[in-house]
Formats: sequence, structure tokens, C-alpha cells
Amino acid sequence: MIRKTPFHITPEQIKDYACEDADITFQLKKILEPEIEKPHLHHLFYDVEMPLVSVLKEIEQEGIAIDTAALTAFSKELDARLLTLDDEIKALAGEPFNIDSPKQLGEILFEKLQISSKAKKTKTGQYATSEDILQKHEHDHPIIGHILEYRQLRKLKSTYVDPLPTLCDPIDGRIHSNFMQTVTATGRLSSNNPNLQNIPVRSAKGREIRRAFVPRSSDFQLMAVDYSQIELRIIAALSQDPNMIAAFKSGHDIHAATAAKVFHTSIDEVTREQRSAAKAVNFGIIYGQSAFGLAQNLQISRTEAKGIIDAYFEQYGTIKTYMEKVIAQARELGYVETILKRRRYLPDIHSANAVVRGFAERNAINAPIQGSAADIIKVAMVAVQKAMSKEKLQSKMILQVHDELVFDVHVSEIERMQALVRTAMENAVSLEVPMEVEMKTASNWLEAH
DNA sequence: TCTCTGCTCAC
DNA sequence: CAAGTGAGCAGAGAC
Repeated sequence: MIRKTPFHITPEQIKDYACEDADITFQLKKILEPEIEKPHLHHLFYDVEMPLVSVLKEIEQEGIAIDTAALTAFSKELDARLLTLDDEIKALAGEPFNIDSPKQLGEILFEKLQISSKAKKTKTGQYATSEDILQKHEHDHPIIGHILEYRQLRKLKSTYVDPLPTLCDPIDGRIHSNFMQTVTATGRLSSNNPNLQNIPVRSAKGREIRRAFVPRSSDFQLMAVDYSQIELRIIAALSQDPNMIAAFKSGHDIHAATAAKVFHTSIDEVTREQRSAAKAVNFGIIYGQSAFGLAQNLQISRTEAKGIIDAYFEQYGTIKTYMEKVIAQARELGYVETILKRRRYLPDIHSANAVVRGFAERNAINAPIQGSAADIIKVAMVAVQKAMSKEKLQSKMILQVHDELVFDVHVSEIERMQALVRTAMENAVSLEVPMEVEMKTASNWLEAH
């Protein structure tokens, strides 16, 4: 099979190859830049990125099998429902219009139907009609609920259900995505043609698409293995915050443990709301979120949000210190780095424009966390592949989704694979907090979660 | 045909 | 001002 990306070469061949092929020279340069000959990048480049080239090559060549009949049936189901919704929406609007046009939709909602007196506009002056805005008006007019459902089903059909069967290779019937190694700013992989890193999982209807991702034959099963809370564990390790490290070492549910600390209660008495607020703060921390952002996310007042954040940093004070330190480092050195010394340069950290500077500061906080997670799973992938080949297994690694690896496992090898993958992933790096994985094996990707 | 915009899917 | 990293779709308008 001919790959679309130039990874069908061994690390040993890569330098010669680079001279001949403009594309891979360009890609390599991006990995190498700006200072590959300096010692700090040797380990990352020669022991992680270069060996990963052949791991990705195999993943891409193996591909993943798809139940196309199931997707075709689902597509017809979606069509029928979309047709009904289309009629109902136009009837409620009192005139035909293109529901897929945010411009036309905004004019119908905010001018003709006047569902709100304080309509928000986008930067180009159109009415904003995004999901979070429509949800706020869901009870103001029956058309809103219909539009939200229409948008969801349209997305599923046009992005996943219809394109996936057409992307099956005619020879082996599998989907062969590209996993790009040199695209992102943080060191993550990206996936395209098709993107297999954003297959739906959150909504009930969307999840059904995962059911169509299946093992290659009846002798195989899909095994999904994901790192548990890897980014929060990395913050704990990078910041050396004693409270968060202790929380992870105790093995408790981290969001519940955070809620117990923030709301001064025992872990058994944490309410659902408290846990969900703590979870939102934990995620917000990773992104450099403000009180304003948290307030919007949780639909609470800014004062309440600030109270929660203050209580959070009272418990996890070292995390606050760490965040200040990493921004100061970005100002001083012009870059931040991951646990494997991967750098992200942030020239905007010196911008006179506060908005631009704010972006760079959030990048400074996020890049070491997201990038270190990428470092860890890349090390694990190389280790897993090495162990699988040493044991001469016929199981295959077939997907990477940032904190998750998916394997097509021969049924006779399930137990060996479970042990091998757990060992490789949990021991990819040694940090102050344990790296834990969760794994499940089933006859499709949905049930392997 | 190409590019931009707005939106929505994932981690 | 205000949550990080991506990919892909349809509409809209420039060419």
C-alpha cells in the first residue's frame, strides 16, 4: 500500500531521504528546528520522534476496519429525521430558508422571530448562533430545540456517517488515516483524511458511530487503553504541589478530592454540583482560564467563580506559584518546555497588546502540560511497539487519540497485550505521581470504553 | 476555484 | 479582554 505521507522510511534512511524529498525535508526541519544539534533535543529527536516515524507508518498501513453497512443504515435514519426537522423548522419560521447558513438563520431568529432583544454579534457583524447561545434561548421559542437537534444530526451525517464508508480502502476495506507528526504547536499528533481523533463520544447519537469501528476479523477484539487524568497528573508533577500529589497518590477520584478540599467537606459528602465545579476548575487550570471563563462555563456569577478559584489556590497554592513561574520563564527565555525539553517559543509574551500577551501567557501555562502528555504517550507508543515485536505478537496498534491507544488484539493474545501495554504506558516516564491507565476489550470501539 | 467565516466534533 | 490543541463541513464571496 502506498502511503500519502512520507513516513515509509526507516530512521536510518531518513537523512539520505531528506536530501531527495522536499516534503520530508520540510517536515524534518520542523522537528529539528531550531536547535537539533544542541544536546537538549537529542533524546527527544533520536529516541522518541525518529523511532515513532515507523510506529506511525505501521499504524497507518494497518488501518481500522469499519462496519459500513451499519453506517449506511444510520445515514438513512438520519436522513428521515433531518427531513422532518427541516419541515418543522421552516413551518415555525413561517418561510423557507437555508438552515445550514448561520447568516440566514441568525436573521430569522433575531429579526423575524425576535427571540431575544440582546442578540450577540460575531466579529463580522453577523448574529451569533452557536450552540451555547442558542441553548440560552431554548425555552423562548420551540424552533430553538429543533435547530439544535438539526445541527447535531447534520454534523454527524456530513462529517462522519457519510464520508467514512467512502474512505475505506477498496483492497482491504479499512480506513487508513494520516497521523501527522509535525503539525501542532505543542507536540501532539494530528490526524486527517479522515480525522480519527475526533470521532463522537459525548452524545448518545454520536456514540453510535463508534460502534461501527470494529476488529479486522472474528479472531480479533478492540482494546482501548487510556491514561487516567494524565494532564492533571503532569501539573501535579511539574508544580510539585504537595496536596495534589497526595491526592493522586491516595488513588481517590481527583475531582471529588479537589471538591472536598475546595468546599471544606469530607470526600464522601461531596455533592454532584461540588464535584462538577471542581472538575471545571481542574480543567480550567490546564487552559489558563479566568474567573470570567469559569463563570460562563458553570453558569454562575463571576463573584462565585472567583470565590471557587480563590479557594482552589488556597488548597493548591504551589500550582499558582508554578503558573506564575512558567510565565516568568517564558518572558525571560522566550520559550517554555515539556518534560522531554520540547520547546514552544512565545514571542508574543512581550507584546504591548494585552489581548495578544494574554494569549501567549495561557500558551505558556498550557504548552508544557499538553506537550508533556504528548511526550509521554509517544514514549509509550515506541515502547509498546518494541515489546509487541519482541514477543512476535500478531496484534496491532491502530489508533492514538492524545491520551488513548487502541489495539486490534488477537483473542489468544488479550492477556499478554493487557500486561505489556499497561507496563509500557505506566512506565513511559517516572514522575512524582503514578501514571495509571484504564483498559477495556470489546467487539467495537464504543464498547471498549 | 480558492479563501475565509462560523460552527462543532474530539482530547 | 475573558479556555488550550486540532480537523472538517457548508455557506458566502472574491476571482
